[in-house]
Amino acid sequence: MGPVLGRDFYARDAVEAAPLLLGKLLCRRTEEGLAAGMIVETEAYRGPLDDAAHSFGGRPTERTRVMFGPPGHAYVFSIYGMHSCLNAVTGGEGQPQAVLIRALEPVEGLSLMAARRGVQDPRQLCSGPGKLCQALGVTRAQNGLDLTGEELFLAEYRLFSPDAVCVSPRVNVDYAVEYRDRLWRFFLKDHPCVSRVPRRYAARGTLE
DNA sequence: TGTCCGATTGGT
DNA sequence: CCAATCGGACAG
Repeated sequence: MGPVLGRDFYARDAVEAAPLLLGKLLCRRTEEGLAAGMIVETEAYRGPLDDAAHSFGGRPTERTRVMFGPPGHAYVFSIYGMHSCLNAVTGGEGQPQAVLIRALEPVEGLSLMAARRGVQDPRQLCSGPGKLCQALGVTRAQNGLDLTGEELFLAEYRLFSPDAVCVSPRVNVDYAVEYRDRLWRFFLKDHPCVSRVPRRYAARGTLE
């Protein structure tokens, strides 16, 4: 594992940070042990103007207040009454942006993940935002955690060329109008742990 | 206080 | 395709 990402990494636009997070190692330390996985899929949520984002409109609420704080903290929310989703807060203070971590390739603590998930297949351990939170033991109790701390942090791990990165519209944001079709989902091409293959996507290198 | 619903998942 | 299951956002 390379150096742990510092505060300055997160102090940038979510759309810039999201693809940079691919290949980073997400690490979770608990009493049960260490569990970690390489990030293979992310989505950017850009803030007040992004009508798919929880921070749309720019007013903090009970749920979203950590997004309005300094970057490099965990924004964890619960969804459908039974799953959690983990974001890394990005942007400057007062800029309520975040990157949703959508899928990992399990790297460390596979048996711990399997016990938490109740499945064995490595491809089923972290191939979705709710799955990876369950595998890592992340719940709303970790909302607001400093990602430069010891319990939950990111570290340098692998580098990928732009050719290996694909983009697509974000998943399940049909409620959004203006920003629904933005290509703000980023994932590693042909990686078996990506949550699901979208209908429309492109290699990022072909767009730029 | 009451109602509505989701940045998901797993099973039909 | 559909149900599970509940905290929070928001209307009143």
